[in-house]
Amino acid sequence: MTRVFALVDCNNFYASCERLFRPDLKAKPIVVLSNNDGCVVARSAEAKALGIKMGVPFFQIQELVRVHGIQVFSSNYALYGDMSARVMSLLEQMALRVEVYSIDEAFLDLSGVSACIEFEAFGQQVRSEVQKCTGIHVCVGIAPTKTLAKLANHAAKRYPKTGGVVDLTDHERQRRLLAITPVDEVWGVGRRLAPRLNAVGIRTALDLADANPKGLRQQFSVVLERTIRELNGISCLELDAVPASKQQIVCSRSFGERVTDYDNMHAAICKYVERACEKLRAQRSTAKMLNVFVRTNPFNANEPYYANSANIGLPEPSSDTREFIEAAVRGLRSIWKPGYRYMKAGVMLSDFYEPGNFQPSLFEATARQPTSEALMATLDQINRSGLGQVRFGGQSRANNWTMKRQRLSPSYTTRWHHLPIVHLK
DNA sequence: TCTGGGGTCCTAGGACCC
DNA sequence: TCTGGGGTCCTAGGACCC
Repeated sequence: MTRVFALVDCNNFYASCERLFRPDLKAKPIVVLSNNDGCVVARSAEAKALGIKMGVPFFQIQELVRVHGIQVFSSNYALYGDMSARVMSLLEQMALRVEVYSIDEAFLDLSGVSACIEFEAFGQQVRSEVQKCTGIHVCVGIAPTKTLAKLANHAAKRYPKTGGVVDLTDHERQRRLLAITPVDEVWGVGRRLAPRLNAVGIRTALDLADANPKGLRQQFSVVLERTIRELNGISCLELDAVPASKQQIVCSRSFGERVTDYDNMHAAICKYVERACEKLRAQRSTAKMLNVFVRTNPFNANEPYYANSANIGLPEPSSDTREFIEAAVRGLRSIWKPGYRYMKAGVMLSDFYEPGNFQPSLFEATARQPTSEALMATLDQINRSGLGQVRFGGQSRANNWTMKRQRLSPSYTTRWHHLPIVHLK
């Protein structure tokens, strides 16, 4: 049986989420900013039409914002994460196998579906169901490989005539779309690869599809070879319905204001460790290595630059926040230098083991407290319940290191006291 | 003044082993 | 004159993704 994938992608996802609970913003330009209100990470159609580019620093568009009355929001991940979960659960009801690829897109396995329903009709069904139940608009691309499904999805978004669904299972249709697609729009071809491909005469996706896969593997990499095969309808990238557990967990942030004193840094690091350990326990894993890093602003040539990191290994794998906080503080002390204006810091966990799957050294006695697991489980349960928060002591030492989020919308769907209120006339 | 955060995979090169 | 060959593991760096 031939393989068929659908890529379902939400349109202007963050901006659409913000508009869901603000009907007064219909047809108004909206942008959403990255952490610390740094740069633009999402735009509504109206904002795109004003020429606002993805990733542009916010301070550079202040004038446009003023002139056109653009609505500006800080990132509200509580809202986007919850809306995403709602969309994904609908998709899981409509397809047997679903890979949640990112917060706003998912691959569906449609192999065998054509026996029951036309692909085009299926795509329209997905669109109307998601729109009806969540208010989010999606586009659907359907093709025999993931890479082609991505391109089909782009086409569905770009050309309104498609009705938001493109069925690219037909070979001739694939070739026609590839011919009008610049090679840098192909999934897997980024800003480094594109100029190098152009230099050897490969300008469109079709040029790439018709290139010699073995030859380009020599010149570039095995990754590009796979892309070429995928463009020709030969599926090389499988659907991963069960997310693989992560091999590293990072928690890092830029600060809202530069951090200059140790207590603030200490508090921030403790917070990051806490979050990283929560993620670790959520995937039921344990880690043996922690990395802690600090850095000043690398962009500013007018002040001294300092960046450093420390690796701390635990005697044996753990998921106990207390052990990692102790390790992180030791690491931080070893790299902390006073007198700098720190911009960013973070922690990284790695060297994972499944619980109980570690062979300890013969001479190192295990000193794990038997209460550790139960304590952490209780902690996670309380913090997830929404009834309250239990935190570790290290953070209370100082509190002016947090993110800048001056334009944050309410958590409409995840906090009782943020519930939207409807006034009936 | 102001420039996100969190991941993955692949490759090359060095250390080391027999 | 001639100075092996094959393998693993680890790390750093580069590329990509959203």
